Amino acid sequence: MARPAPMRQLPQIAHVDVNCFYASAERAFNPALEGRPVVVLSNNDGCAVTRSPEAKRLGIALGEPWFKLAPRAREWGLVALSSNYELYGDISARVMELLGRFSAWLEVYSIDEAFLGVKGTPAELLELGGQMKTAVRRNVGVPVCVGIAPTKTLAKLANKWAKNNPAFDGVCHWESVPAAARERLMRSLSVIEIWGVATRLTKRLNALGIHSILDLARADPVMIRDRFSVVMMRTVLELQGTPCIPLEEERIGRDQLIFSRSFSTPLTSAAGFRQVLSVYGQQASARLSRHGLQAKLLTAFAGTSHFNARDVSFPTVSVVLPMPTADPVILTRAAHALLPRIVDGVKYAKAGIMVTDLRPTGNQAPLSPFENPHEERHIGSLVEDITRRYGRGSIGLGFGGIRGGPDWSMRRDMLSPRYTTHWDELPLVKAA
DNA sequence: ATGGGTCAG
DNA sequence: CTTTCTGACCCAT
Repeated sequence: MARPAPMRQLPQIAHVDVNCFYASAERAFNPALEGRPVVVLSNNDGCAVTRSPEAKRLGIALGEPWFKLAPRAREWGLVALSSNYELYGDISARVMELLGRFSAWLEVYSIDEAFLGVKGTPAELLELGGQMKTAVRRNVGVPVCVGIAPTKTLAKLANKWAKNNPAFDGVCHWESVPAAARERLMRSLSVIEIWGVATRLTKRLNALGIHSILDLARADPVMIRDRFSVVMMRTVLELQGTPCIPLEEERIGRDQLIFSRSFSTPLTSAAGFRQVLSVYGQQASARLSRHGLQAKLLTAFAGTSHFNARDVSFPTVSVVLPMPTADPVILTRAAHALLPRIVDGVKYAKAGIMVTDLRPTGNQAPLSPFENPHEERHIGSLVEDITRRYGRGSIGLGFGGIRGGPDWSMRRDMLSPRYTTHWDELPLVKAA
């Protein structure tokens, strides 16, 4: 007698992401923020990049400039905070570590999102999603939603559904939802809601009569490949339930590193740039060594504000380095090649350097004519060590090491403490 | 190869 | 007064 056919348990993808991550991370350490409208601002306190649900309800848009919000903040009871990347990075690591206990098959997709490979019956998957949500909330203190589906694209869609429909209570298992309801959802949403489709592609799809997600799901994959790309074809197949985007291994090594920042006040002289480029050169050096990488090419660039119609200048220069290196002295000197291109008196709003053609630091000693005198003496790691012990700005190479001078550094007037990464900023708990 | 275009978070 | 910043990838040239 045949046993009952085992229920097919194809692997599925769980997509987990933290609700308005930056604001939630702030709340985890400052309960007074609970229930209040909170926004976290971009670099230089420029605009709102994360809004708590209460802030969204006030009609505050993503990207809204802080100078427009500030006058009404008091009236609204709005709390604005500068980006505290140290805090967010640490909270993120805790969330990911916790999720890793639910599946060894974990892809950390961004600071606040992860994909996990999971298996089980629909009931088990729903249960698992609920456990993830509860565990992260209880152990790290931030709220997450979970979407579970046969493909990454559908898992992201399920997650979004869970976020926007309280009936799911934060967890949506795609295939547990009746087909008619799924179809209704896909018919009601524009293709722009799909992962990988933004304004440009939406316009092009619309021109072909493809408006809703359902339209796209029913499109011919081959036609889509011919008119768009293999990437868009994968999206179509994934919407149809065929996995095309695998879970990725942790990316080891990068193709490029970029250091770029807008200034809190515009820079107008080559002298100021000399200092900025020195700092970037040293930061690039530190990050390269941390990743065990050396660069062969450095590009330095600067730019005026797009809001400034009078001055338009976007100088850029590329320098082939004499050898693959992470040496701060060499990188800084190369970055300084931009200086002659800086037009005096023009108001520059940002500058940056990019190192490319990266390769792992070899353990083979260079031939003597190519030896690098600074690396030889470990100046890079010495600078890093002192920076770590005495703070940024306490030491630096040449013009990068001077405290004070023109104030081009990032503006962060409303920064919360680094609750979890600095002893003197730990929160105090009082047991009454 | 590489620079422009597009997207994500 | 602003539209983050950083990184990846496709595609046309």
